[in-house]
Amino acid sequence: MTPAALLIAGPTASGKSALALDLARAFGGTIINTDSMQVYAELRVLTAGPTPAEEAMVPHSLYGVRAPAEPGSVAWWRGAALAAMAAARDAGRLPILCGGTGLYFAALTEGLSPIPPVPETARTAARALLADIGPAALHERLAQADPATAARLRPTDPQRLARAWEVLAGTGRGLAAWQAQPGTGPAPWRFGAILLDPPRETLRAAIAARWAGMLAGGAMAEVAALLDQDLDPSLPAMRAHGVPELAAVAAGAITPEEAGRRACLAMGQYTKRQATWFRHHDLGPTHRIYARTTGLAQFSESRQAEIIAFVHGLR
RNA sequence: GCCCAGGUAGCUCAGUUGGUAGAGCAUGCGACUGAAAAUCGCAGUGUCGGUGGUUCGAUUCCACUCCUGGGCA
Repeated sequence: MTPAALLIAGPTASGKSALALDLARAFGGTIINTDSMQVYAELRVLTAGPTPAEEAMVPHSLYGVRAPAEPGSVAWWRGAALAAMAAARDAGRLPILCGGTGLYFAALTEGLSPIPPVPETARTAARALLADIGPAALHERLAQADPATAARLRPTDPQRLARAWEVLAGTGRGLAAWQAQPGTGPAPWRFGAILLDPPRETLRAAIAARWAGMLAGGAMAEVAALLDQDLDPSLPAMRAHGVPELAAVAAGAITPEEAGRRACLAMGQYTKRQATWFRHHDLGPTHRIYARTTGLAQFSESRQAEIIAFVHGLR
């Protein structure tokens, strides 16, 4: 019988981790990170990753496993997550995938195209070309070399244009051609999801409160340590919410208050994109909770029973 | 008290040689296939500070008035 896994999805600061912790304890689960930023160890505080105490309480996987200098990717994450899920199952534990990165969930529930890894040289070349000629000109070149892919991309979308170019240059085939191929398909698991979708205003308030906690919890030192590594500022880890802002404080460019204002604004905007993603993607049978959560205990007995029953139904 | 500069979208401001207005940001909605906490698309909103005058018509010109900032006293 196909094994089951629980997905806990929702925007940042909606309370996913607290709920995952409670459910992992109730069901004997392993929490598997489904957040593209919590994979970086150096970012524990700023990405609201699990504390050492929480990690001691329940098995956690894929948190803090990459160096900022070596960015992850959906494909890497998918492979690592599948391995972690298999390990959890073999240990008789329920895999609980918890995070806010919609693309990562989709890699599991929908699959990925069979695009081979693109050589690092092609990737840096594509980015250099983009920086050199700009997105509009890159789109024109792509339209010559790979019209099918170019037709699906806007000349204003630098990130996707660079990706399209590196795939073409690095594999000899265009992205559209690859994506027309049968891909991995959905992972051979039965998925069910708990989706947190609190009102935006609630999330903004939680984000502001959490920001204060992050500062008190050493966010500034975390950024200082990152800056010491002298990394390329375009690296994903260097662009995590709060990092550029606190780096600007360290450089004396803005005040801590201004940094907080900007970081919280960016995180609030991010919650919108997450909510949009999750509203329009199917994660399997889904139990929706339209409130921010601090754990199971906040719910009434009957609501708790509902949630427990939902998870039981998956197994 | 006097002089100057301003009061236009949630914010910062542009503009209308008189025909009731527009950018950026914010906000809302959406897209999303290997760096996704990324990247991109679409949309709305206004007693144009108040009152009166001139005018076919005033947010625009005039008078008075209120408010804000700066300077002088």
